[in-house]
Amino acid sequence: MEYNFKEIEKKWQNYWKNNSTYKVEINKNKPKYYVLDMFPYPSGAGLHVGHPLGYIASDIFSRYKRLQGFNVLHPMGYDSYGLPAEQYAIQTGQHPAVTTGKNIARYREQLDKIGFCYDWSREVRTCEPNYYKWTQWAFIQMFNSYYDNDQDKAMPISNLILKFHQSGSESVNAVCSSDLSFTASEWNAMSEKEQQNLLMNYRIAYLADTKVNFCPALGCVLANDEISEGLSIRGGHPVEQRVMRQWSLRVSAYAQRLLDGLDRIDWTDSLKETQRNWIGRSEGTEMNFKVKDKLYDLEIFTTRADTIFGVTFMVLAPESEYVSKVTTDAQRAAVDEYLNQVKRRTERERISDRRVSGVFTGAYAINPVTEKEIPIWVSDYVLSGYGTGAIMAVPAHDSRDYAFAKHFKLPIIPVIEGCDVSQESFDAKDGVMANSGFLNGLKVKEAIAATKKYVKEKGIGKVKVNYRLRDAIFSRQRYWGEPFPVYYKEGVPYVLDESKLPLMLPEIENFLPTASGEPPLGHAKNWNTPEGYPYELNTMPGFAGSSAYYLRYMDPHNDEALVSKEADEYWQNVDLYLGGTEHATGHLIYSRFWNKFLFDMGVVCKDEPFHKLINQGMIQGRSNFVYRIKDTDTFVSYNLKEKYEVTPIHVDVNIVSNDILDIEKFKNWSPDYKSAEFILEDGKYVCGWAVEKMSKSMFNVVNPDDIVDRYGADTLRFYEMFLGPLEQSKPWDTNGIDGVLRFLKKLWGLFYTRESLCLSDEEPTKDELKSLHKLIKKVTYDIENFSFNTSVAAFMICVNELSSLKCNKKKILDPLTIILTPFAPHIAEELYHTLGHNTTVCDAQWPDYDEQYLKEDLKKYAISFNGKVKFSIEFPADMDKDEVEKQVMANEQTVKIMDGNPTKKIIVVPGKIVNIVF
RNA sequence: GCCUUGGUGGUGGAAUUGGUAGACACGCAGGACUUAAAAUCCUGUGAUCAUUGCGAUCGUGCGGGUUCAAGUCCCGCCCGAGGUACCA
Repeated sequence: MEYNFKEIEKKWQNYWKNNSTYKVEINKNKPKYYVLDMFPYPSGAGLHVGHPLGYIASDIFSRYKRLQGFNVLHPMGYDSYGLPAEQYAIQTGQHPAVTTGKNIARYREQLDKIGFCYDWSREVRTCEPNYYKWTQWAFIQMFNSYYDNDQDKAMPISNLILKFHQSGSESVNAVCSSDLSFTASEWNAMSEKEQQNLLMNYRIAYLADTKVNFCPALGCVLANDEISEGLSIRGGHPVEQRVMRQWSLRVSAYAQRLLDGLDRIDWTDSLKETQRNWIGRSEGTEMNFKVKDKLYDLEIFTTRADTIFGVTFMVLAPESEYVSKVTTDAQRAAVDEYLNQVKRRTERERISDRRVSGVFTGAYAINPVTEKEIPIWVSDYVLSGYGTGAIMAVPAHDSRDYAFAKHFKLPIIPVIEGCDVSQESFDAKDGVMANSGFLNGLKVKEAIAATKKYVKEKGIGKVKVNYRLRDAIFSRQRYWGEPFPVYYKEGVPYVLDESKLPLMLPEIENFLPTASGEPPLGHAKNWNTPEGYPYELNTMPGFAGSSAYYLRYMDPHNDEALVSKEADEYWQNVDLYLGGTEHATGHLIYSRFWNKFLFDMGVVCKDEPFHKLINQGMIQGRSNFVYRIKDTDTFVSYNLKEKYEVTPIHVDVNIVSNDILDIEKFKNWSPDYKSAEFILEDGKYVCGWAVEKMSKSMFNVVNPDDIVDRYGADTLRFYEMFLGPLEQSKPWDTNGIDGVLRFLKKLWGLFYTRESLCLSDEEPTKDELKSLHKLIKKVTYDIENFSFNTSVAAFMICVNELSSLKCNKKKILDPLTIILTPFAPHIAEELYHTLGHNTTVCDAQWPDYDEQYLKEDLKKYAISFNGKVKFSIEFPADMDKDEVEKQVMANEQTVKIMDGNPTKKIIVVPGKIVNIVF
């Protein structure tokens, strides 16, 4: 009987569906395990063969854990708000909800074919009101919270109001947008509006004028992680800087906790390092420099307080509020001209153009330590958002300051002994101080500490920790996103009462901004509260819906809470999270922040959402090329192309097999090639190839549906794992897949002869048991270590061995079938039933291996001379070192190789190798 | 520039603590079965030399080092991929 994957896969997919095999409920008698895939954005292109890689891996792990006796939560859903559907709506008038629905249906159809064990009853879609209700709910909680530094957690804003009422700002140690100081009576005298505006400085979700990345082509603000090299990731449009009134989330308040949390989670070092860099903690000093002839100070931030004697000028960011204050009348025109010039430049221009630019303000500052006068400049190499937006420039020891000083011919004073700054600055943080007054002779580290102490004592500054991590801008001038549960009363924002949620996204017909430049929601009719107060016109960004979806899966239909106490306490957090590295600085930061906030609220019991995280590598495409001889209609085969002048042309990989072109299909592929002619080698047209990104334009996209159709889902699953280590990027090459199908056929052949089933109840032999237990040991180890590719090889070896042993014993095939289940569930289920079981193999028990079957009686020793292996001998496994040595030395071949030379040394590694040095 | 990765046959890759490099597949070559093809099965397959057999030498990006022994450890380079970018 033949292995008929089509029939088998259909049969068991129906069985699993009809029996709700993958439905999971809280079961306190079993330990829980939560396996999560990063949910996809359902794009119009559907899945290609690269997408399921991580899903297959997590599916294997889920099934394995279930076989081990865990109650496994393994859900799936869709990140279904987003730009592409809306862009498509603008172009075609098709409502984003319609396109999104269609794309989801297509994704589901593709996913179902692969045989995943998702509990689809828990599916979430971020664009559905019963889901985004809880996104809006979380926003309201953030609006109603502030970050208390003393308690190091988010607290209700009502606490803060009470404190202000009683004792003003003095009793409060909270994270705040600006330095505020007021008394209780001042607070109590404020109008409602004034109080609300003041509270905005404290709220975790707050409204403020922010410098944003605005993309005119998309008509929308973008987050830093939605931009690459000054272009939007979606669409590649230029991005510019603008100041806009935006909602933001005070992620920066959590910077230290986000950093500390990394030490407690099981992520790769590389990913942790990326997040550490993104958070960018730096310990430094804030120092005040007096401005000459003025009553105020300039506040700067530096991590190199030790170089204070090397400061030769100051630089302000163009956006700094100090600029207009310090600029002298004589320099005002020049400064204004420079500011205009900077404003006009887009983000992209600033990145690509690294020329030094700047202007002198005419003002001087006074070095608080040396009392020397130094000029104050403005330049865009100083960032307004970092530190105080002002720096002390030490050209001798900072390459940016150095370039600036050279360009404007400003003095450079080295303050580290023996360094040469004639060609470049000396940035390294080591050496001994010189030219530095009381710091002379100290090492850099000591000097930093000494300066900090000095500055503190003299009251000219304070020790300060700075983070690069910024607050997340949370408004998007878009339609297809969560509406804010916010309305405005006399321009002051208020959040809706929780009972009014969800605030439903209204229907509109035109998805473009309004004539007055307002976001698309400006077109919505009656977009206001029943009392007539207008609702917020912006919507939330993509990361809003994806920041807590893992919690919703625990309790997806709960109408009373994001997640019930019971569900949260049972499922706790994600044990294993699988997804791409591209979310390192976006989703994976936002989620951690969001979760920590909910933890502070007491909504969730774990402060880190994802315990272990694995990044699957990207599947690259493998493109094929044909070579057209220039100015002709003739194509020349790969190995003959050097003789001609040729143009390589991408050809659809689906009409190429093992790099041999199907000429007929090629002629029909495009009308241009109808009359093409070919120069062949050995009667074949051989194509060239290259590894590139998998994309339509390269004609190298392989659809999993086609693979499932031709080879079956089990073969696809096995082959994706066989391609290489999960975490590594690797090209997809359909060519190797035959080997996997052959393996499954061979496995089938252990059960069936050509005509019929042939199983035996006989007791297995020693060799058969050894083969099986070797496999159980290897596969168990490999799955625990996410080394699925080597498991596949182990399966092949075992089946090859059992085939040559002609093994058809149930006692071997039964456990084999069970450990096969995670990888190839359909064939495993079929064979499991064939073996006489009538319940699903998913609920079988993972077999343990038994060391006694793995013991070897004989060990093969490699016999080497001066490190070079010459031959091998088998000895009993329990033979001791001395005996091995004796036997080896007595060996005829040894004597021959030694040729009478005296031995210097003999090393015997038990069970492995003998090395004779002479 | 910085951070993170990776570099092993024609290809994808294996080698868990330093212990016979190239497992397992693909591809290729030869053979069996077949009227023929497909499918299947068997044999060979790192390179060079030798080939009558034994073999010999070189081989894990490059150059050094540690060690009885290095793909694996240490030092210094080169190249590819991904991320990040004036973060003071």
